[in-house]
Amino acid sequence: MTSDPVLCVPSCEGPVRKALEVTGVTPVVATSGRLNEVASLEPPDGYAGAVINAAGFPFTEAMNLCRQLRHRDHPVVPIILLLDHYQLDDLTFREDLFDDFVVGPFDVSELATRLRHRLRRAGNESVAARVEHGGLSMNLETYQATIAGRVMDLTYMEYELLRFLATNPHRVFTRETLLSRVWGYEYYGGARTVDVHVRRLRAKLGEENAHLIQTVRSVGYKFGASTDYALADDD
Amino acid sequence: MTSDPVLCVPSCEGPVRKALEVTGVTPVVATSGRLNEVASLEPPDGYAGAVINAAGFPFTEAMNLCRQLRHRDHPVVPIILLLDHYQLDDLTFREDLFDDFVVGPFDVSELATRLRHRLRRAGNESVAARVEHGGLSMNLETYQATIAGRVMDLTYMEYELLRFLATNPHRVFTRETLLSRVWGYEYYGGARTVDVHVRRLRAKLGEENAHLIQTVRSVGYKFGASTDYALADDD
DNA sequence: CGTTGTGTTAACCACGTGTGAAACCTCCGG
DNA sequence: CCGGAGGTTTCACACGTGGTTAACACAACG
Repeated sequence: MTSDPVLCVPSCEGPVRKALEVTGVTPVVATSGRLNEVASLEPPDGYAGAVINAAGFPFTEAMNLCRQLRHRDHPVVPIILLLDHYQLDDLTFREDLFDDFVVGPFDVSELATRLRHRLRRAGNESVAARVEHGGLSMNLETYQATIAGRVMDLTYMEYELLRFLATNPHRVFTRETLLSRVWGYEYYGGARTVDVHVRRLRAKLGEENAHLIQTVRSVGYKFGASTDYALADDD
Repeated sequence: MTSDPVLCVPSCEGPVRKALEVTGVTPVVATSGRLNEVASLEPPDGYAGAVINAAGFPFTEAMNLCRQLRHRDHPVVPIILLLDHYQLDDLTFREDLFDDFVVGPFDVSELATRLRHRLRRAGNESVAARVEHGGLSMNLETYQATIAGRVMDLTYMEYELLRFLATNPHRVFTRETLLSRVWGYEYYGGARTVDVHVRRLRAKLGEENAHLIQTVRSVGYKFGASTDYALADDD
């Protein structure tokens, strides 16, 4: 389960797109035409929320869309409206049709915060900070890692090492760099320690995914599938 | 609509007062001093909502106040925060402590709309006044918890800790985080306190449900049975 | 004054972690 | 084609950090 889709109507551009990216959800644009058309369309399966841009559009159309989304789909899916300031009064007595709203000009961080707020309140856990690469998925909040859908039972150091490698894919790190970055700057230990932890990680990744951590002979290790050019990294 | 009192902290002036007047509710000022003082005061009887001005105030104090309002008083009473823009990031992972927020400079009609929105919503579909997870059920109104149908006789701190963990399932919390979120931001005590309370909770959960609180070694604790995958190695 | 709740201290124990040595691989020179 | 050297993988074991547990101290409350 990667990031859940969020329905965007009628389009997803500018601050809205940025806010969705920051939040870590994938936008799904329903249409680029009139709001009315969306209601007749089939919304994406299992979308976690909806952002409806009513600014500059006929207000009743937006409300109709809200009603249809609420009625047809799950009433728990949060709906966020983007409004012009003059549309604020129109919301009265329609409080049940939406969950939150933002008044233009739209601020990226405010919109992102509201998105995260509503998604979390709806019991959605997909907004958690994650690291995704290959078949590997690491949830930074639950300290859980899955490889090809299978849960990996990682120890603390294994998790930290894998997280560092996976957040900097395709880059080669020397053992000394890994020791200082993962174990700590003041750490002083043998370089063999890294080898052993890499070995344990490869074992837990499984036979077919062991190659996700690649050995660069006489240099160090890197994360990521092969045929990727490596950038040496020293700091 | 109603003229129920709305708690204002630390004061009610300028746009806030105007917004409350427009909405048609009567403001009740709790204090004009530091946010900390409010927690020890007795909130007005049957207040329908709270507006907390955190702009320009220490953020932890505002969060502490939210926490106390939520825990000690009715968890369904909507809380609206007034924030400076730079405080937006601090809201992350604290989504359960408030219901809405406004970023300064404060617009009267937007604030009024949000107030009306939350007050209406609180009447109809209240915020989850009940936490259900696994065989655990916690009634936030009556302060009662049952596990697998059996009533648990929890003390105050045990209840608060279990409630916090259960409302954020699967997420790992360090002992320091738990101390600040459950015991209070100003609390300063040994980290082993958490361990002992977890132990007492596990004892009261019973042998077969003790695993609902999981230890993440050298990180902290988390609530929730290990996900439907087979993480249970050997029984 | 007993009772109950809460936090601290220390002993115990388990498991994660680091280390050394040996086996293994890979690249080059002979 | 062979052999050795430098580098890597693998294994087993010992140490120490960190979690559990129980017992105690003390405050709150009746």
